Amino acid sequence: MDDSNNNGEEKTRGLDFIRQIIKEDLDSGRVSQVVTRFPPEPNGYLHIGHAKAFTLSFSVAEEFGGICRLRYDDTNPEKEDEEFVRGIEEDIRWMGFKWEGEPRHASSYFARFYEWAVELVNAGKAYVDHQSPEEMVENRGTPTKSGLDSPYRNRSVEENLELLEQMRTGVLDEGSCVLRAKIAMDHVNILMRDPTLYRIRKETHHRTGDDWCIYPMYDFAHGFEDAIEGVTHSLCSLEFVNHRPLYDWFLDNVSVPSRPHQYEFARLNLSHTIMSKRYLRKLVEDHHVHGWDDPRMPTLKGMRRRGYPAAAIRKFIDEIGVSKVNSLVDVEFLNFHVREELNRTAHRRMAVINPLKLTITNWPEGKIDIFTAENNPGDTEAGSRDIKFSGELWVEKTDYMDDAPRKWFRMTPGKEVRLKYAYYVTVNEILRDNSGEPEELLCTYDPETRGGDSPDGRKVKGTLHWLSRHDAVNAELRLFDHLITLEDVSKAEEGKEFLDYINPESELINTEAKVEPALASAAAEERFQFMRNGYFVADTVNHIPGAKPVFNRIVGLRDSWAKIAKKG
RNA sequence: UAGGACGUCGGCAAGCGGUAAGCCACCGGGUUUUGAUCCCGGCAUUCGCAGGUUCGAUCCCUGCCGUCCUAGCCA
Repeated sequence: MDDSNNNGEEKTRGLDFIRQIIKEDLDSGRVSQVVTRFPPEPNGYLHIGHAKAFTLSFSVAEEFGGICRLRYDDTNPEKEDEEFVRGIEEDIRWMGFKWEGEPRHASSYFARFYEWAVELVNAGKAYVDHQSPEEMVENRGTPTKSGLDSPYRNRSVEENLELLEQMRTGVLDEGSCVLRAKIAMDHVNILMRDPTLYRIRKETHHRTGDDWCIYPMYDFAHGFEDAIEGVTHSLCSLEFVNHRPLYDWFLDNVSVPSRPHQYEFARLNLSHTIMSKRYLRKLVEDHHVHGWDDPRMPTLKGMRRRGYPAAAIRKFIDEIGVSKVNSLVDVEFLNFHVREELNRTAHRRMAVINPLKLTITNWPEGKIDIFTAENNPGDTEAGSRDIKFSGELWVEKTDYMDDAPRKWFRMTPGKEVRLKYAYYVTVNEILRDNSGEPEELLCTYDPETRGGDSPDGRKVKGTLHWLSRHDAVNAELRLFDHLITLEDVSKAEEGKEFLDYINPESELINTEAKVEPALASAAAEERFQFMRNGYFVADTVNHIPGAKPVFNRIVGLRDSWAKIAKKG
């Protein structure tokens, strides 16, 4: 058989290890239907690292005919807020996923967790400990030194039951004691040295109110949550590998309705940014950025406002794959997918970021010419629009040089260039301000080149974008760069933290830009390619259609001239 | 001088005992009224290192080295 023909017998990437496990479980009949879950804690907004996680759980369920639920891991009343719940759901939907049924809440299982705690106490596998937090730390030992048994470790079942009841009903004070599992204080895995199951918190929970004075710890609760929901494959990140023995211990020592299993994969790290909720919160609270949806933030809210299409983020996540290797992905790989998506879908427009006057000296007084411009040269379906041309134009300041290098295709005295869709023009004279900076270029045009082609076959290398001064409109453009100058934030120098690497020029506001008149009425979140300048999106907050155009630069175009120029 | 996870091209990542996929980046060349897009070509005699088993090892075994995780009443 010849599989080298053009019938598309391409080699494809094998299944990642998670999908391999699931496939085996399905094939062997160990599970009949895949059930996954995405379990965010509602204490912040989702970032692209979370997106990798939920994309995995949702996709895997979809691919194998299973279901994926959304479950809030709201076991700690002091940090959680209903405010974030809406945001989380909106972000998941924006990414194109739908969870099965209503969102679940760990807090609605509190009663069952309690029963299981009682079950452990009855079995002599849990006890109430009155040691202070400091004593507990002291007696936990270290990685190389085993811990010491708590003096309260061998209380009677009856006493433990009574104390636990007092914890629950609020008789006992916050911090006075905790419920711990009785596993082994000399376990090599520190997490197994009698982990805490419940702590007393006399705080109002955003969903259960004041029903509870005790709240379960993550390790105690998480496996139970999965078991209650019939989760088959509980996916989480690598830092939970050490927790898996706990996950298993709780499920194996209590009568649970199903037996889920935990699998860990490497979380996403992106260059030039941070992916820790705590640090992102700091950026917001200390006003290093304007909010959770600041276009420089790696949050989904930020990326959305920045103009990143959800489809591009999905494609990116798909291509970085899933493995157990701690890695750092270059943000440029994300940007590549953003450009790829936008090149396909974004309509082209002209915009001048740094305007410079260009006046055609031989242009007929007051004449207006009209050209048809295609919306997307790669997509005829995208249609076209009319643009007006006159003898008084705006061009890009950076497209002119007094003394041009050899490979310069753009404007310099005496060099003929093409104005896209319009005419060939040649710079003859430069009017300057007091400091000698060009203020206006005086040019002549060749009427024979209307449409941008010369009948005599004369070629020009440079094609520039332009705007007619009579109908161009002012716009505010926001140009972004990496928030963090350091490629790998985990490699900060001694004594420095990520805040020391914040890029002071990560946001440049340009208020002198000019854009095509039609852009003034662009809808919020509408994306365009400003030819030769990059992809831009109408800002969702500050862009006012018909009144105040404000665009965010999503990402620049590939710029091979910049590379040539740098090499000299 | 603890336990665990992981080490394949500059960045991701396939490979699962039969002789190193793909993507990005990078380097050449072609097309182009965006120095964009698009197209073509190049880019690991080698899989952290050293031994061993085997006709044959990136895949198995042993030892070493390196990176990351773990001592919250956070998740």
